[in-house]
Amino acid sequence: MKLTELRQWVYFLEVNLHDARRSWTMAKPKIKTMKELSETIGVSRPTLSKYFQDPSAVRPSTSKKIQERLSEVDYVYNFLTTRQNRKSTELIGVIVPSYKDLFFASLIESIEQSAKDLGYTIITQSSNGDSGVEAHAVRKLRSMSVDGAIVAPIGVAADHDAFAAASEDFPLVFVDSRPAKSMPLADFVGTDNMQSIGAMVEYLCRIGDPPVFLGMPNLNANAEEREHAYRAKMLELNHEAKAIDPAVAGGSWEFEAFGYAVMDDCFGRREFTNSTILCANDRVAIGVIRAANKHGLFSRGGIAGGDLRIAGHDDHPLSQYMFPALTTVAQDVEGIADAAIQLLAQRARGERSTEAVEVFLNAVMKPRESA
Amino acid sequence: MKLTELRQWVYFLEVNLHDARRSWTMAKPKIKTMKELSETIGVSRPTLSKYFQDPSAVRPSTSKKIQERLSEVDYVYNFLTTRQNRKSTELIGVIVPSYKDLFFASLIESIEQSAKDLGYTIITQSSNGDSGVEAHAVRKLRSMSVDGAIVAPIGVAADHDAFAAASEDFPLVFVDSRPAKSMPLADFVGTDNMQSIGAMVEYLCRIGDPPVFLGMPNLNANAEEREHAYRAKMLELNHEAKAIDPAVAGGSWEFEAFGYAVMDDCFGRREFTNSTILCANDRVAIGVIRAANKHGLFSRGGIAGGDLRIAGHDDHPLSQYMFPALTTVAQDVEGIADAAIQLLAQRARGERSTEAVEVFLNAVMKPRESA
DNA sequence: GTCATATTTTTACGCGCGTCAAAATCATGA
DNA sequence: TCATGATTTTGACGCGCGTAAAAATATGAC
Repeated sequence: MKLTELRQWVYFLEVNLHDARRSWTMAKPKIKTMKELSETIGVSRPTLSKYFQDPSAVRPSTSKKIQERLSEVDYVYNFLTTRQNRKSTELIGVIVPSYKDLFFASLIESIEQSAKDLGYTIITQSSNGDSGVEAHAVRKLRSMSVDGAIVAPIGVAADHDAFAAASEDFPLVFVDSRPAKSMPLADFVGTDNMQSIGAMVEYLCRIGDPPVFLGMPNLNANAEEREHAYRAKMLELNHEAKAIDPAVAGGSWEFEAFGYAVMDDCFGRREFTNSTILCANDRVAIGVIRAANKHGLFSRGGIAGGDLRIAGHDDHPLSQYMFPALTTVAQDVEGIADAAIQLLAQRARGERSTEAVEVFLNAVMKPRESA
Repeated sequence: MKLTELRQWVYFLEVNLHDARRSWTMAKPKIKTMKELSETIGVSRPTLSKYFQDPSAVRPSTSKKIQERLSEVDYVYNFLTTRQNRKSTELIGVIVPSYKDLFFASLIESIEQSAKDLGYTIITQSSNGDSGVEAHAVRKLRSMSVDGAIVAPIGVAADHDAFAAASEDFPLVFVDSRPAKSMPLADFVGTDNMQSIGAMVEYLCRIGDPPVFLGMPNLNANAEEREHAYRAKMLELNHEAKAIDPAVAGGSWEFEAFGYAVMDDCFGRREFTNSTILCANDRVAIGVIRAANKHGLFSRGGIAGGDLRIAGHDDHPLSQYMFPALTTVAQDVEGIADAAIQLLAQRARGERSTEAVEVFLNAVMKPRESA
């Protein structure tokens, strides 16, 4: 009789005794370490170690045996120690400017999904729109030895050094907007603003008056890029571009409040009351719709029967519940998430060690009621 | 000359050489292990270890010296290994049913804030409204040796065993809603539905007709609790309670779609078109408002000038941007987050090892336009 | 039953850091 | 300047698991 078999027998007796003593509790016997587990199920610790990393790496009969015994006990491997010595932690960090933005929430959800498919665990952090917090989050990811990070950067005064240092430790891919200062080694995945804004401008011009543009607070690269895309398309279509000059300061991420404040002011002065307003994103547009409603600009049946039209960008999950339902362009959130994870996985596999790639995805028009 | 001093001198020379060689790069010299760091800044590794856990645990002059040298190099401690042997990982797990719900997003943000103040790091996971995923998330938290977990449980078919097993490993506090099967050792923090719904019902009755109730899909305990609270208050006020019977199945977390579908159907049959409708939460109410707008029920100036009134619960960040702005009760999200963290910290300090506590916070009325 | 090959078991070391005890050094006040 | 208590340094062990190498064993085709 082998030693492990003997141990197994001892375990069998012990468990029976244990069960006999506390048969009124349903709890499975709790096992804390892999060594203990190996004695329990009668297989060596190195074999167990292999099994946990890849069940197919051991003989099928062994795998089956482990699996069966495992279901009878309460053992969870120690994440911290297992990751300590592996070459890979299978951890991916995600940093977004805010959780309270359904666009980012959707993005996180998609990333988590794509990551799970490849066996990665996600560590999410919010930078709270603050470059200091963002830098701190990056450091934390470094300390956790993540295999890579996906970050939706804040644009202003970002801590470039923090990113540079991080990108020496693991691959970095930016999503949604590019960092102010470009990073030679970091990939990017996002929506092609020229395409998305272009499609929207074209649509708006085709259906009605050429739009004026209401930007978003200048907090990341999208702010400028989208305005630029608007101007380019207007030029192409031979229309005069016009951006609304925000009379209020827009330094925060509270986009709805921004849109509302700016347009409440304009509408109050009876400006732009029958314009077509293209907003840099849906959250701004939601604020604008609220302002328009407040000023009774949609009174004719609610739908954009009047002259005022409002359009957004992103296809925020609630934009279809606005009244009027917001016409917008939907970013390919799942596509962005998936591409980001794939790029990270590529780097992890050692492909592409130097060249950075930029992936631009198309957005699709969501014509609804507001324009 | 002490050994550490000698090493420090060697380091000094090396750094100078290093800098001289690559002075065109700004990067600080990168240091990977604490041992290397200790040689670099001329202090022993145990002292460094103490410093990182509590800078005040070493002599001020030493602390200052370490701090200064630290700023000249690029060192991030290894999170995984530091946590391996400490009694505490200072990690707190958070599980919510969905990221794409601004109530939970707000909750996470507040929790992160409160946690950061106490030096905790948050690991967030979404259960995606699925009990299997929820159980898996709980297991993951166990594997990561978190110091505690805050979970907003899904109610249906929750994996009670997973929670029971987890609660033997670390303290557990439920927020938002209590799990279907009560847990003897788990604390709870949430809004007092009797108070919040009570206040709303009273308000509605005082201002106009007594409300009918539109529930939320029965996905967690709040669904039943809020309806119960509604009925109790109506009874108290001597009004007949009436819950709208949803003609559509409501098994998903897409509350807006649910509210919209149910009421679009009703309004289409001209039912409840001039009722006061109290919704179990704001997301449902947002769907209802949309349906009402679609059917032109707010046509008189937009504001609830007609007879139809709609009220919600939670004070969802966007409810004030609805049209009409949604009358609701605001949950004390920060209070909930803070209480949850405090309870966890108490347990971590060893206070209260047996008795579970339940904390109920009050909500405050947010009368707006819709009712 | 035999032999070559595939797996598993033993044994032992390493990871980066926490922690402890003994020795060395430092700071402070009389 | 010396004694004394406070800190730091040295040296060593442990954490739970990854991993490598050699020995032992199992498998499967013949």
